[in-house]
Amino acid sequence: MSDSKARRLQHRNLPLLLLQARERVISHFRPILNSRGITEQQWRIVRVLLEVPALEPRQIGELCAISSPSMAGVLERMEQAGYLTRRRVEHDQRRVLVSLTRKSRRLAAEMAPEIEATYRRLEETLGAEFSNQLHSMLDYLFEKLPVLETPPAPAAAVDRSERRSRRL
Amino acid sequence: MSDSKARRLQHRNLPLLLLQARERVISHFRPILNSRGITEQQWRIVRVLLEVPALEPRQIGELCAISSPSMAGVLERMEQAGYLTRRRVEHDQRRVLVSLTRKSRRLAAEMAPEIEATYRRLEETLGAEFSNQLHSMLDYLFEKLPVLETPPAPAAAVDRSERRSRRL
DNA sequence: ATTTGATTACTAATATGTGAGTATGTCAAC
DNA sequence: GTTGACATACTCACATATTAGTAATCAAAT
Repeated sequence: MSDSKARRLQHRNLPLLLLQARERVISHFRPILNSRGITEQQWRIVRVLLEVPALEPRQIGELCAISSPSMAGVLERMEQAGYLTRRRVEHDQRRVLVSLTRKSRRLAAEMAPEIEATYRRLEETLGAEFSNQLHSMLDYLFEKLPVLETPPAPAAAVDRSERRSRRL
Repeated sequence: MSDSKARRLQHRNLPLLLLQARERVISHFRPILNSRGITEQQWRIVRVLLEVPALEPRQIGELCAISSPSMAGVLERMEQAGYLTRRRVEHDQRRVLVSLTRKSRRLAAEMAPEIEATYRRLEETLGAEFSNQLHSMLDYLFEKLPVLETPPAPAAAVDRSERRSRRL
């Protein structure tokens, strides 16, 4: 009874399967990142910022699948390392704009050949047709499946007095 | 020149795409896990241990994509919470066997209906055919693409004196 | 002008990920 | 039987993830 049909898990663990697939793929790139001392998250951010002059942290977070709390630390360390710059938006002091530096653009340019070579090897291993199909299926998934975000609780009214001020 | 064709990234960021896909999927399950106060990693471990009487940490790590250092803490907390038990293998004192408890089996049984209902909703959204194709492609990827593991450096000979002893 | 609600980036506490290295135990070669 | 390579679980330092909640700001309704 405690093992009746309704109480048993029938489906495979899809989030785990996707995680394993990602691990298989990224394991081939990790040596390239490690040799430059750059983390996976930092590289994701560099890659998206290569395409545009600047982005806000919130936008980067959506594109790179990095949550806001993580983003704070990552951006801080990347700024320390000279990989990017942050500045307040003129007309809206809440917002921040993040841009790459010459240093990080140079780094990306240096890494690009190895990265691309690895992608070519992967496509040789998996087949070009498979690669295309995989991308098609992922795009379809993004189109059909919304990100289910739990709405934040309405936040109780608290005193809001002396706290540390914001940096930047 | 610094932006020449060879130094530019042509391929889409596949590890990121897989990460985003996983995030889309798991966001639909997260509320179920949160309502029970169980983490994603803990749930992965419970799921694989449901299928067998016991597994070693190393095996769990491979199945659940959890590294050895992470595993130590996760297992420790799960044992504290009464979700599993650890015991040494008789004939090989290096190895450990991990099993679920009645408590965690009951938890899984309680969650199963909601988990399964969510999978059914996902398949409605994406289509049964897509789901099948996705699983096929992931299996193909697992078959063709090896996990590239960086071999550990040969470890220099150091003094090895007084250190903390192992627990359990 | 003040209040209210929403937005944005952030902090805090805890759990997990990653890379390097270590303690202990096993086993085969010597 | 001791040595040395190896295997297994572990520790440490640090980076990131997750959940909850806060500070500062903006905008619209009062």
